[in-house]
Amino acid sequence: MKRSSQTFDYSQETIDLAKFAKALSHPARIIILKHLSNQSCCFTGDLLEVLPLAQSTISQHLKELKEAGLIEGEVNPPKVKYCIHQENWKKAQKEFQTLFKEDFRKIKCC
Amino acid sequence: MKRSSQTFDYSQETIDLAKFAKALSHPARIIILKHLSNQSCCFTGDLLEVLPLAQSTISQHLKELKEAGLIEGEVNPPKVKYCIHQENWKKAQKEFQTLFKEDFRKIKCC
DNA sequence: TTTATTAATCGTATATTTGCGATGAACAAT
DNA sequence: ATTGTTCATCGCAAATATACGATTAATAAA
Repeated sequence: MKRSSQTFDYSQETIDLAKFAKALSHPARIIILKHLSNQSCCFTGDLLEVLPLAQSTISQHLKELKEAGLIEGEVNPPKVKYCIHQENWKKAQKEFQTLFKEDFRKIKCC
Repeated sequence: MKRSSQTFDYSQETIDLAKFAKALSHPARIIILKHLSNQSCCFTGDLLEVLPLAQSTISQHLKELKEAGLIEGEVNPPKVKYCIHQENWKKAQKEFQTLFKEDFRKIKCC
């Protein structure tokens, strides 16, 4: 598969936004983020009661959220405490805001 | 592949948000949406100058955005005019806002 | 030292996404 | 009727995502 779009020069903002959106693109990960938003913090195990998924699957979702920068984990064996990565969370919030606020209604159409 | 999470009872809001996020999860689609936001409307062909992708690929991305409800196309053969689906666009905006506004900072952590 | 607890990672299977060229459909212009 | 324009769809290949069980790693408790 040729991947021309991956070498194309998308702006960093566009890449970041797509990355954040991808992290939010699965219901389980939204549940996790909502849970963290409400609870402030939680352990991986707590999520086993919230989601109908295997431990390994939840761990994978957490990894993706971590790689997207939306959460961070504090290792405290044998537990790991996760919470929202506040700085990046605000960054994501701002980038989504920017996308949606563009006033396309300047010129009426359709 | 077992897909337990797909039969699980996620809330409609969660499903909708994940769907919108998935639509936004590719840089090309973000470019398209930004273009539509600024231009109000455009034809498929216009995007060929904006994106380094084949016509068929762009058409596919447009289809996904349409299926996610974020854009709509007015067929006017041989051209098709695309624009933001304002109602759903606002709905998406609101749902992202809701996600991010949850004040997880109530309890300080990490 | 052995056992229990917690969570990450590995290996594997399947589904979905992304991309392209080729083709087809709809209409305008000739 | 033929040709040109525009765009969607089909068929394929490759990459990525999703899910699970099994295993491993790190530590506490016994």
